[in-house]
Amino acid sequence: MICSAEDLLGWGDFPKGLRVLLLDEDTISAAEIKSKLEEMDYIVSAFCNENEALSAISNNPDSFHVAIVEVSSGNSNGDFRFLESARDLPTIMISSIHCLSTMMKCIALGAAEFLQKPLSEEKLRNIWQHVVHKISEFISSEQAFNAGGNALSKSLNPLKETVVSMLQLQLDSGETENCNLAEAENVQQAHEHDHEQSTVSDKFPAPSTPQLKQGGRLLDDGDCQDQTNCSLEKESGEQEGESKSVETTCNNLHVEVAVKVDPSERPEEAVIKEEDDSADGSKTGANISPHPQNEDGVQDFSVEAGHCNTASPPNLGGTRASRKKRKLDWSLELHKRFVQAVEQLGVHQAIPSRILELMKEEGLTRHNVASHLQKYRRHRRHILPKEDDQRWQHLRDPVQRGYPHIPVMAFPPYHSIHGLAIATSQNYPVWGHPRAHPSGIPMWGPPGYPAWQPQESWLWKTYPGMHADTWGCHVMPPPQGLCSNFPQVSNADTQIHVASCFYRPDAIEDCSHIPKSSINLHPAEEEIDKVMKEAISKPWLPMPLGLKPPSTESILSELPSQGISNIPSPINNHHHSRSC
DNA sequence: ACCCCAATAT
DNA sequence: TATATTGGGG
Repeated sequence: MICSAEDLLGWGDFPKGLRVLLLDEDTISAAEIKSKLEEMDYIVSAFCNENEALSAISNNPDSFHVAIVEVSSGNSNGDFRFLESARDLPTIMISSIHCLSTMMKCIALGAAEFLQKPLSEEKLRNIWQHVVHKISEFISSEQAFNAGGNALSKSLNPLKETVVSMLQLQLDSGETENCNLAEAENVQQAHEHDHEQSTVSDKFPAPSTPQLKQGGRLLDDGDCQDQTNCSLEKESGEQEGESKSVETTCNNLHVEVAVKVDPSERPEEAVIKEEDDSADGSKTGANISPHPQNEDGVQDFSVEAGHCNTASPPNLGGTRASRKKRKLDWSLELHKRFVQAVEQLGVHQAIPSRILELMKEEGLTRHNVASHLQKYRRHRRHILPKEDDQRWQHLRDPVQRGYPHIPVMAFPPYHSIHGLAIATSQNYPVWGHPRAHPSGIPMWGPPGYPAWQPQESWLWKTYPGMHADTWGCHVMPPPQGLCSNFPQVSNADTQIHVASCFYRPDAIEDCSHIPKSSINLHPAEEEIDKVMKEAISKPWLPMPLGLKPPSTESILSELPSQGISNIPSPINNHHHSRSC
């Protein structure tokens, strides 16, 4: 580690003296940033050449705490050598170009943040947070290794305090940007219930840009990978079978993971606990995301990755030789994402493997999903017919076990939790089951009934009078306190606009007229092109920008105007006749 | 190999 | 109670 917790503790005037590597090929820009940083008492080494920067690191890996790297337009070949090489160094990408995929790629490659130029003083000032965050991450994993890690977490408290006060100082110095407001809340919470259970990283998420948790592996199965270097392989490890070589035993670890990957995804959280005797003690409230309001895409995570006893001292009492499968807790968040995935896929494509792929939940197995899906369907089956028979009976496809066909749609993410939304638009039932989640929030409301206003009710606002069916989209207010550069979602207008491009190639230009209000990034046409290609090649994946394909109805109704009047009748096409 | 479902185990 | 697992069938 470049900088340890101890270093930080003894670092009286942190973050003064933080050593920053600056890489910007534009010498003017570099000089400018450098001088700004130096005004803040950072120690800056500026490079205008990637190779030099890299060799500076390799010569002395410990010479920098954080890196700021400019992505120039010339770099659009997608080559991020620095990012890939300097994995241990929290790296902030900066750029004056607005390119979504570049941004995503950087994040995927482990960038701590992606900032748009020009860089405000405040953004620059806050770079130290990434250092803290990195350390927190490190500590978290250390704790994991310490099975229980209570002793350790105690010793962490001073650090926590230090950081909290630092955060407050930052706030006190008069920042008003809403990201800071969000952070202020975090800090307050940190102060209010300061139970030592929580790890440091709970309280101090890195700023702004959504993060891809690197290396947070939560699946047991011999997964002792280096925490810092497995970034991109998202190959949703479905290592259900016991992994071959090393018979691993993961010991009573409380694994709690939330991974944030992509803008269309929501923060999620899975809690997997060993289902052993001692499990109950740590249960309370653990399943609720600590920051459901964290809509800027930054997701806290505290990963206590399972570890292998082959690598760690068996200092834990009662090593359990029988490695039973940990029980997956279908937390509300997780379930929401599950439902979202199912709905994105549509009824027909919603099969375990794809759902799994869509959910991108580390540690989740196909079995988990299948099991949950099974239950989901069963619930649906029992609840749907009532309401549906009346409406759709005459159109029902006998082959389909009684489900009306629902057009594939990319959004909304959460509406299925919202009983009202379901009842009004999709005829997807709420999975009726009056059970309350440990949080006290009923996970399944009675069918078609808005059992609860979700805590995250701001996420979805559904207007009962609105018939969103056609597009399967809902009106989504812009997330509050949005401070990342990540586009979150687009509103209905945008979706329709863009979606129309999908079936009217001649209208591509229209895509540039995306309403400004909807997203703060405006992907260039090439971007859209790329996105479309991917969308086409993998139709079951969600649209990256929250776009959605046009409904079949739209296409069918559009065909005649394209000179296609004779429409062969596809297998399920009678489903669609309903609204035309 | 995957999916689905029901039954059963934990 | 909820989830995992198993087993039969497609």
